[in-house]
Amino acid sequence: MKKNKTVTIHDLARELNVSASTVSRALKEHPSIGKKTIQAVKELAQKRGYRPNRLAVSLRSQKSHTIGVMVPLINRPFISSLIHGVEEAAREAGYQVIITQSHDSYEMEKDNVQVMFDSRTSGLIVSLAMETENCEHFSPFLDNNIPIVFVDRVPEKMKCHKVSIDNYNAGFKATEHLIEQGCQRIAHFSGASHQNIYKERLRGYLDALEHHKLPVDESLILKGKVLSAEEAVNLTEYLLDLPSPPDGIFSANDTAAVSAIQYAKSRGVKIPEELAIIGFNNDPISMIIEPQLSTVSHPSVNMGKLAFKKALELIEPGEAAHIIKNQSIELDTDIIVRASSFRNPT
Amino acid sequence: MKKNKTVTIHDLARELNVSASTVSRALKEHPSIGKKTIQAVKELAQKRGYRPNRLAVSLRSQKSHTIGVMVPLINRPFISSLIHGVEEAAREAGYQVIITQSHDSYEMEKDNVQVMFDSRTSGLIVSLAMETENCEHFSPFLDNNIPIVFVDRVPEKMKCHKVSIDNYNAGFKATEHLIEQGCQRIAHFSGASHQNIYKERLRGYLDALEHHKLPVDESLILKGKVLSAEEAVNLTEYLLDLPSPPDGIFSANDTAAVSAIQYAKSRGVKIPEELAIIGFNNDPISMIIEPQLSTVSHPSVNMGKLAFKKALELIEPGEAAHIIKNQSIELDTDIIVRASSFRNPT
DNA sequence: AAAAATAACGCAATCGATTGTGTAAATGGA
DNA sequence: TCCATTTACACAATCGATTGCGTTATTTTT
Repeated sequence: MKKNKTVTIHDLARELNVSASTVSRALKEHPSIGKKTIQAVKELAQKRGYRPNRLAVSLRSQKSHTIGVMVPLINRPFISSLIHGVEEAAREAGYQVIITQSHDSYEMEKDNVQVMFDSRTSGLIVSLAMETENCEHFSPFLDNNIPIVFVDRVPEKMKCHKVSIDNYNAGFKATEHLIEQGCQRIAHFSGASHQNIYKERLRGYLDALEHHKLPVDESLILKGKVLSAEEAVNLTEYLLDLPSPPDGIFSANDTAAVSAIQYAKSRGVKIPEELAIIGFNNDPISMIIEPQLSTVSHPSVNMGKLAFKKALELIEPGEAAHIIKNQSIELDTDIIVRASSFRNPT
Repeated sequence: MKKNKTVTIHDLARELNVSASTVSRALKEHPSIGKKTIQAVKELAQKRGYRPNRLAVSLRSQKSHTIGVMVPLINRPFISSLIHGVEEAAREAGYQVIITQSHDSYEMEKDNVQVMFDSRTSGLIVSLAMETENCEHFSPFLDNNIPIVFVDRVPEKMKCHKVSIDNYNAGFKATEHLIEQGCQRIAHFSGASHQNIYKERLRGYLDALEHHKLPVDESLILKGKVLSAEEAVNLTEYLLDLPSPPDGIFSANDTAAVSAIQYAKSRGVKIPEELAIIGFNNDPISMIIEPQLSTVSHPSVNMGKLAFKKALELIEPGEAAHIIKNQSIELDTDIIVRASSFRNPT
């Protein structure tokens, strides 16, 4: 009559007529346990398929060895790559990854914080919901000194640990690239203006124009709500219908950029000759669209790994303390020039 | 001097001069606790930001309320959508989602089973690694009667709970579609032959040919190792160089199909007139390629939800027992006809 | 041979929450 | 007024693993 229960240390102890503490010590070869006992315990453990209950270990040791990941939506190319990176780094360190989605909703993000806290995750890796404008809802973690590492969509003002890309520089470089290709009137697709990443890309865009002595035309700066393909069609239509339409577009994501290409092509606009376009993220679709989309590439998997490593360093401060010396890590981006913007102006 | 420790039920008890059990009962409004006590406990709990420790609850109740998800790679469109579905359903049910990747490696999948078991997940949702050919490594779960639900890449022979699509039918329909468009020599890109999904799609393909009295040409059935874009270039090159090249391709994934379109176009082959192509998965890239790729659409998010619901029903058998009545759930697919295969043969 | 040292292990507390059982005080009825 | 309920709570065990401390034997030392 096997009970339908997993084997515990007590089961082994009973079977060997020793105490549970002896079994526990034997399994980790504690010096005060006799060799034959160790041998016997290990053999039986193997035989019975004993595996330590992580819940019990966590409770006792006060360490859950679990990292929480909160993202807007899992199934976006950039996000899933990020998680991929987190998971790899976490596995190497023996940590479990728990995931929740905010669906870009502030309320849901708030709920998720509770859920994560309830699970006593050792740390939290967060990419903010689009709606989120402050970080008070993270207080359970902040008050209890549980490390939070923000990634990509990071809080603007708050003093905290961040891993992101240099959005300003990326925006500058992308815009400058279009200028170098001969663009004179460059439009910009931006996102929610309270989100740092869009603000910074916009700032880079503006500075690039200024640096190259091009005038800023406010009517060319368009803010999408979520920068979807549908929105991009409308925005592009608006632009092309302007008395003097732009000759370049810098879009804050690839989805919108690709959509813009498709719509512009349908209107017979030649790309990149009449309209040069560059996107952001280096999504798979950027290589499929015709002409292929120039874009800014994220080191997304690496960002995930770095975020975890940073969190780990905060959880278990060790020799690699230099990693966290700077609160913020800003990674470089690469401009990937493809046909959608390359005019070969030599 | 606040200790850097999270508030427990005992802290509240001490502060209110009651026992921990009273606090525990008060928090859930147990009838044997006085109203003022309940009131006082709740207020203090709120004030101190008390939250039950899920680890302790799980250990005590022997229910982790955690579901494990094991997939080959998170950052693939289909997989991340699947996880998205699991996460949504899990959140509604108050379950946590723990994720691991097998990287399509059998060994890593084996390790992950241990890790998941150690965490005492209430159940497991698995999409098999490409390498995996048997399921003995799931014994920790099977032996302890912890539910496993396989999804998409499911074991072929094993008696187990599965959620998948009707791959045979999908293969049949996709092939038949090409036939209806006038194709006479249809090639097929398949995957690892021990993987059920590819075997079934192939079977559907073969039956469709037979049903329409078309000859089977073994040289047109090509098995990719991972069906990558690179592989597809080679396969397509081979096909186009045949003495009598095919006039249609049914690819078991979109990645290869899109790559085939790109290569064929580069060779000046007209699509769909000279070569009609249909893919599988309805990845985002399928809508971006030109001509747009016909494909077979998965209800991927829904598959994730169903997989979780099935797991939940196995974990907590309830009124919805009909869901698990059948070991296997096979979902229907839709043929999405786009320009890459539409010849309008009327 | 007696005392000291060592080896090998058991006991019990702990982590945080839950729950069956016990018990004191308060209330009720006769 | 005395017994019987009811109310409102405390005690202690439990979940599984860990660990400081104590306790036997056995061996070594003097």
